[in-house]
Amino acid sequence: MAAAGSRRVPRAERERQMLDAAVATFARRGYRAASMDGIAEAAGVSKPLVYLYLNSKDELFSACIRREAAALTAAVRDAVQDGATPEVQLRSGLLGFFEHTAAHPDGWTILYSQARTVGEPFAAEVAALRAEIVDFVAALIAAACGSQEVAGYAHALVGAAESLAGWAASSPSADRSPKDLAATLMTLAWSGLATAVPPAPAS
Amino acid sequence: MAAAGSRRVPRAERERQMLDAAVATFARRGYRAASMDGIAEAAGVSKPLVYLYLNSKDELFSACIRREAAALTAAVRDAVQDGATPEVQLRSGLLGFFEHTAAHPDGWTILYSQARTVGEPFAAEVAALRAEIVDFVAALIAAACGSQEVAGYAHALVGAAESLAGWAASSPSADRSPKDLAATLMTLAWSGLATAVPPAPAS
Amino acid sequence: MAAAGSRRVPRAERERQMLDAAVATFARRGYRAASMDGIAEAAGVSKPLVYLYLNSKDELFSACIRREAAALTAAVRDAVQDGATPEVQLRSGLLGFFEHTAAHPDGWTILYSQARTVGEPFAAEVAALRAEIVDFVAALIAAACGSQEVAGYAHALVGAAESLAGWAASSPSADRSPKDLAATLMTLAWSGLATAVPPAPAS
Amino acid sequence: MAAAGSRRVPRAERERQMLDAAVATFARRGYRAASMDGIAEAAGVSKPLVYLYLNSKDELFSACIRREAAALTAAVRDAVQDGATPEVQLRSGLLGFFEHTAAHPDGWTILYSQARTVGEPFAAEVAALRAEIVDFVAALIAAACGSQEVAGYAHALVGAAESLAGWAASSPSADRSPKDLAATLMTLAWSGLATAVPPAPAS
DNA sequence: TATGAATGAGCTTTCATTCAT
DNA sequence: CATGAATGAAAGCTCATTCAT
Repeated sequence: MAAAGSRRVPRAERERQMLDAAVATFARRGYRAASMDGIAEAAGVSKPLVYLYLNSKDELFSACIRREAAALTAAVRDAVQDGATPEVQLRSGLLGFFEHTAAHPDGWTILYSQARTVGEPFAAEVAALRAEIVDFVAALIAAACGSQEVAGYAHALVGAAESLAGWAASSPSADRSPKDLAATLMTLAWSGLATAVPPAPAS
Repeated sequence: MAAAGSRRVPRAERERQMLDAAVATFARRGYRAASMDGIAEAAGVSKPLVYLYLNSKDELFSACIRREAAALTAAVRDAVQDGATPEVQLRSGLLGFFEHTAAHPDGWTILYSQARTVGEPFAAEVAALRAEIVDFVAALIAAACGSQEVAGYAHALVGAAESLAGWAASSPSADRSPKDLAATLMTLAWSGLATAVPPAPAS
Repeated sequence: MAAAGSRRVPRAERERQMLDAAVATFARRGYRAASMDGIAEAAGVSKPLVYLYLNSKDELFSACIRREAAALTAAVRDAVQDGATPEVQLRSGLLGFFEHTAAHPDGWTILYSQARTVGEPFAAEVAALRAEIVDFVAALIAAACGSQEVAGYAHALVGAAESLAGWAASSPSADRSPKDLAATLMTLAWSGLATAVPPAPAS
Repeated sequence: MAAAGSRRVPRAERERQMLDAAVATFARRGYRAASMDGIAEAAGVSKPLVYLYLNSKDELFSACIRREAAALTAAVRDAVQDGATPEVQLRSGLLGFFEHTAAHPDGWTILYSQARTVGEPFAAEVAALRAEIVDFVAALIAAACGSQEVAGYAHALVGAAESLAGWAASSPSADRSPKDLAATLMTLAWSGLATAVPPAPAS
């Protein structure tokens, strides 16, 4: 598991190696059960070096969360087609989400499962990220349907997406490609919402 | 905090006290961060007694999971009206789910957040419970719509329900009563599914 | 070194054993260089037991200081003859001091050498003890001589006593008994060298 | 805090910077608590350079002790007026001692407090220095009084001087100038309290 | 002359777990 | 039925020290 650690690596790269190892370890064992010894070994360095660069277990975990959160939001943001209709934006955003979580399962595990259970500093960080996503989805729904009572639908949609991402990760198969997942969720949601929240007055 | 532990309590009662304390502690601190000292103190008994009755931290946590899982499934099962249409069954099942999770937030936290992150023996236990629920939902969808491609929809629905339960727990307000949550989800899902998966021709 | 630790000792006695071992270890190695492992071994118990009873290295050291300070002040207080003249009180107090420091060199080392160098919580504790003694001596001098400018003399006397105690401890010999030390210091202080050691005849 | 470390400083100058930083750090934190990192940073150089010049923490501390001890003995020696009477020599030596310790409190702390508590190599070094001073004082007393039983008085005098130096350092005020301290101690020692502070009524 | 990169060893502290009563 | 006394093992963190440049 330990990377064939070539000696004398510049700091930036070493830090990346350490974060990679930490994300993998935290994802597999959880925050508390993961040991700094284990992370250092997985990174192919000695423990003091991890402390020299990342300061503490808390800060290391926080750095992992921030990196993975930034990567996930960037992936979704990049996937969304800016000028498109809300429906297309939501579909492409979901596609980006499913593609990123499939490509980075450890990062997704940290954000979705681990960070929420550790306690305040981290749970709040991740809750804020999730709230941002929920708000984004809510805005898309509101734009499409002209209703204000969309918070519940947004929360439901986000939860459904999380569940599907976990499903695909737990037992990957051909018909659970990101594209399929996005299609399933769009079908379920968009047609449901169309009936549920009838378009504004004009109709 | 410690329950007014009167001496000489019969075993069944003591075990219930311990499980109550353990569920609360595990929910608030997580499996690893919860200490047997803390649980014993919260239960109002000495630590060796916890070991005498529950044998180990692992078994104690497992007992918590089994008790809370049984309570949750019983609540849902009792809520479902047996002879009704799939739609009514699903709606009443969701109502039971939301009512139980709102009434037992610690139990829900253990099942949904903590048990999944601890590692193998427990994650599998909870995954089995969840799979059962997903299958139940899938069966209802299939019964209603006559399609076989329902696994994705079932996973999405369950995830949406989990998300709504967490939403209600995190910031309770008037318009997030179990009944409202169930209505929101039924609206989103059932109308969506109606369009997505057209009813079998015969019906 | 480890006491032949009979198993299952009541808490009060174990705590005394631990404090004995800690005082000896702190005196010989200093606060920082002393390890909790070493102290536990010297006490004939395992390290967790030391933490269970004394909580932390800081609190352990603090408990040592308090015990030794109390013992020293009690020894001096008991030695002083209450109704006597200031001179007799000072002489008997010094005798008590020299006897106690000679009988408990480790305690004296902790108070005089170690506690002052560790840093604020402890240095202040010991400084307060010393100030008390200085004030007591100052009061005796003032009572005997009717002067107010006695603080300097009191500090000098206390420092002289500390030095003599260290001298006796570092190289004990027959003519450095507590009684001799007290006599030397009383002579110096009460009569001055000029009187005590009459100048050589020729001069 | 870090000296404005201009590059390419000659070795002697750099070593002085390092010793200055080390003396200050050792005085404030103690030998064990002071870290080589902290000393290097305080000196404005990198840690390897400290090792290149001073070899190890032990040697660095030893160099500090030797420098400060040499400075103190030089200050006292220079203050003593060579041809004068023992009494004048002692008074001027004390004046030099109090002036030097007041001017170099960190150096004094290292010699008086820290070096004695660290353990053998250093304690012995400082003990030798102190023995030298005690012998010098003893010789003066013997020369003045013609007695051989002066070791106790010399130890008492040195301890009194140390105490007064610490008193002046801990709470400096107008009437604790080096000159005042020397006067107080000379009065006490040379005439004794009885003579120095004549009883109130009779006078 | 001077430093960024790196580590072996040791420290304090905590925890699950077990006897003896 | 119930507990005070006790510990092996491991975790987070720090430090003196070195090497390659």
